[in-house]
Amino acid sequence: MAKNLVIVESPAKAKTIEGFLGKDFTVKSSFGHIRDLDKNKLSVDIQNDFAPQYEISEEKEKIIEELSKVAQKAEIIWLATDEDREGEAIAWHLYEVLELEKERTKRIVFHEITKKAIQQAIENPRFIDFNLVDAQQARRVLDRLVGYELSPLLWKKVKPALSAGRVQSVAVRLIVEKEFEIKNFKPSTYFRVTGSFELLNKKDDKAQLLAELDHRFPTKEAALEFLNHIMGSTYTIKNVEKKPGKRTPAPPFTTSTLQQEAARKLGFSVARTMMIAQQLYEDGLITYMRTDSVNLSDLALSMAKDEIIKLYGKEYSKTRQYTTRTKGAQEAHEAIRPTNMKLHQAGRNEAQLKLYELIWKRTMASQMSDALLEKTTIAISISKTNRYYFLSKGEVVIFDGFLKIYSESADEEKEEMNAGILPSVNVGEEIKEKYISANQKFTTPPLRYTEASLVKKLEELGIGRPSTYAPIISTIQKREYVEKKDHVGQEKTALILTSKNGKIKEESKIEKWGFEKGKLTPTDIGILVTQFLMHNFENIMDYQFTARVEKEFDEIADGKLKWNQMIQRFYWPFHETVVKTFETQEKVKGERLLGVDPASGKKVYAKIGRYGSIVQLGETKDPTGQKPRFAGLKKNQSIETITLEEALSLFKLPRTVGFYMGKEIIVSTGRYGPYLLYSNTFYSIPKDEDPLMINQEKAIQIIEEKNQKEAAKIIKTFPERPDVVIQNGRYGPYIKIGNENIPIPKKIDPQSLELQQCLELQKQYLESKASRAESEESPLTKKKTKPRGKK
DNA sequence: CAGTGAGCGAGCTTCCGCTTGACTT
Repeated sequence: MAKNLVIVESPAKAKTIEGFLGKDFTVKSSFGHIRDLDKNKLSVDIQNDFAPQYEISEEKEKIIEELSKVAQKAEIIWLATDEDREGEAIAWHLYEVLELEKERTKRIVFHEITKKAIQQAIENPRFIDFNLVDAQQARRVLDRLVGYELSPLLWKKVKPALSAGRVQSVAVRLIVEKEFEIKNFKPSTYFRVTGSFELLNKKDDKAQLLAELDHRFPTKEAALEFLNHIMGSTYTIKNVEKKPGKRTPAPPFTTSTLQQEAARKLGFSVARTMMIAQQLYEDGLITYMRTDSVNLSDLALSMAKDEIIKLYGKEYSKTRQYTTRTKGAQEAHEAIRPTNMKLHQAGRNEAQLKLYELIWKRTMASQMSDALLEKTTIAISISKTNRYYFLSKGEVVIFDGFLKIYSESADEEKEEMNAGILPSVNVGEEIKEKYISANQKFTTPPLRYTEASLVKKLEELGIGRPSTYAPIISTIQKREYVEKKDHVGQEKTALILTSKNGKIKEESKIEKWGFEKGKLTPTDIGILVTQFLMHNFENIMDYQFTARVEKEFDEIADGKLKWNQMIQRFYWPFHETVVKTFETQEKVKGERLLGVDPASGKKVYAKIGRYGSIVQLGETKDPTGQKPRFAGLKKNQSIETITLEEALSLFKLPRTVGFYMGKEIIVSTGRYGPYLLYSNTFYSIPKDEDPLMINQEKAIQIIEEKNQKEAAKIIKTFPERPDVVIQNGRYGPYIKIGNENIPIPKKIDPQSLELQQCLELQKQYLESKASRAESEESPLTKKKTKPRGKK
């Protein structure tokens, strides 16, 4: 057994480090935090100075056991968790849980995983920084108090199973406010004038000049007046201006910028980017993928330099060290970069290859020279006016520098007329008009957030951490506060006025306006909850709230403030508001009166029901005792925008569409969309079918198709026991007995199974399940913690 | 994953940040 035990957070990191240290060192990993507050209760003792009650979750038991075994035999335990608040806390929890003695515990930190950095760390140990630990405890307790007091308030006042928190509620607010900005946006229109000219002294294709007038006109009349006014003008080169320019590469990737670029360039979702990056990291191809630092190690800098010089030459190399300016960055790691810059391609599938290439290029580019440009502006004078000029702008790359391999993408494409090379012209030279045209344009509303642009915004506000960006996006969608949605926008008619050969021609063109695909859009419930929280908890919903508490966490870390004192100051006014809201706020329903149903004379409302947005026909408290009718909204409808007519058509369901083999077919719509009910079985209606339009023929087709698919799944049935069926499922063949599913071991051919064997397998399966459940109840485990992951 | 919605009342839901496999019908 080795004399030294080093504990880091990630197992992949442990593996790498073990190689750097001699055989006297064993390196193990804590797999992140080893204990936390029990998620089934508040676990903060408010009366006792907010003492947190920590608990080791079931999945961490094994890790602790293992670490404890090795720690007991080691002479020195090196706590090498990340150098930030969370890392310090993990070190402290390890110290406590493993019951380490101070004399044989050393705390070390390193920012990069190189032999040199680690040896240096070993030579400069310290002890646990309890102020930093306290800052983490304050962060943890604050988040728990906010989350676990606000969420129940929402269950009571809005809808069960909702949630609120310091981070997620502000993320939803951003999306809700963007939606209102767009809703309230009043587009204005303007006319942009462009001219196309020919050079008289040259006769090749390049003898053309495209230019834009340095003025835009607000109305069609003004544009027409101008076109008429300048008709018959001569055009002369007034001025040629050449200015040098340069472009500088973007810094290497952090989690947030990687997510943004992978979304823009590769179309990856934030979660997919992180999953693929994790795979690359585990294969040792890239450095750690959850980081807010743009720092590169000396080793990385020199590797990049060598590679750039080798590939492109000395003039392309420029060593740069970037500084992190992100709010609240903790810089426990390097930027995301390839571990070996000489490796130009890596990955085991296409997605990995693409992401690796992106990271390699970005890292290389960050160490390359600026691109040098020449910007040329040609001004053209108009003989019949001296108020305005036409300007032609061109940009030529003189030295490509980093642009040779990489240029960053933007969310919004700028509307500019930048030609590449402009023809050479002389001042005073006359040029010939081909045509002048005025194109109508509309100002566009702000763009809705994508996953990646939301991450960018959150990072700017200092809200959330690299490890939580992807989970935040998943949470706010799981709670149905926001959804990804396409927006068709509007079609607008844009005028084109073209002046050519002394005549003005008027044409029009249909333009799509406000069209967006797959953008984060608030739901009714998201809007309602945001308004509720804004009204009652303005402080927590403030975009600066996190920044303010972070400042106090820093003070705690500096030893200038006691953590429970900070929580004390925050908690009591907050808690009072929670109590007051519980007592005084009415339940929020978001009810909107749509009008009166002409058939029944009853009122129609849209509001939030227990399971989402609904429309209601009639009163809930009707004096005659009549009950109202309800119907759920369709996917693309919302309380805000639904019309009376649309609401009334929702009440047309359920209805009988016809009969099939003597039995009735009913069409209706439920929690998971429209369905057919036939012979006590549900049949989902395909998305592209309108449930109101479905006829008997179509319904029978849907029923038949599903029945055939079901039949194809069945491998074997037993006439004597109709409840026992052998089927093919997503995870291979299984036996269905009543409502129970029993997997069939791979070595058994499902076709060969007899009824008796099926029942035997069931018995075995239930026994092994029972014994597994028993082993879960180890004496150390208090509560079962569900593993995180898929739905 | 199941096909509701009032209102009653049982019992349930929930936070943010660190980190990976185990497990699905």
